[in-house]
Amino acid sequence: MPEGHTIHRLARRHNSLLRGEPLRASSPQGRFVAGAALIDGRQLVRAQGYGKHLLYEIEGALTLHVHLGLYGTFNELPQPALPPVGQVRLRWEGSQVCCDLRGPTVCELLERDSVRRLVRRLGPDPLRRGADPERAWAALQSRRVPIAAALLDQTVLAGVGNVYRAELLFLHGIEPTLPARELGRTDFDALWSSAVTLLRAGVRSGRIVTTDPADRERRGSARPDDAHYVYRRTGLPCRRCATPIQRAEMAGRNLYWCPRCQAA
DNA sequence: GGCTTATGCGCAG
DNA sequence: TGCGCCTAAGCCA
Repeated sequence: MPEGHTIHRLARRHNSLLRGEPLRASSPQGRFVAGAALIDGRQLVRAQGYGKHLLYEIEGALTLHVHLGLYGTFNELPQPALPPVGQVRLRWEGSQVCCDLRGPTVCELLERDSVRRLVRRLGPDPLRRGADPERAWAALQSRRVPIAAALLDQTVLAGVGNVYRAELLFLHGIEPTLPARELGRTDFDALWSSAVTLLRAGVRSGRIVTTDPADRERRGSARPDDAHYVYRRTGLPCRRCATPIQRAEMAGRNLYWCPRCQAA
């Protein structure tokens, strides 16, 4: 479930599991054999999340860059690990744990310059200390695309995905088709601040929950489908006004919104 | 067990 | 704009 919160959670996890000892690296699937050979036997200096990208600084100047895309996952196995089952792109092992990476969009080694270029291309990540919302604000000013499209653009804002975008727009009553450049400064500030809060909560819990705890309590349930206001709730009554939630495709992704709470 | 769907994104055309 | 990646969860039988 890879939006920014998943990535930062993995970075933390891998820092605590894999740092401090030489790691064995291999590519059972065969698509990362040369790369694995280059990092085999080296230590992990630090893992960090940047938007939806995972960057693993390896002892000796190389950085392992992983992007999970839609399908990518890491699995942890205790040592001694059983032989890999299925398509494991990278098996990375310490003495205690083994981490198997499957189905990533990107798994590659980068030199320092390429890492810099990658990071420069990304907008501010609300999960990173010192992230500068002014950069996101400036980027929005120059865009005519709908705000709902701009929020998924990783050069504007890094780490927000399809679930967070739908929920953020709902929480602030913003019409998804509003041109990005017409978003008011007050709404932007509120949006940024919610993004920080919700993504951080996601890192802590490992899932995306945007509904107010008081709301959930009032409905007397902690059903898993209570976690969102609009995402994947097509046709169901809005939790605030009971109007049926709408769905439409925008730039190839499903967009969900409440036509009443998010009217112009 | 099979089928559908998906939280992303680069690329061909 | 549509495809490919090729995993995993949720649903149904």
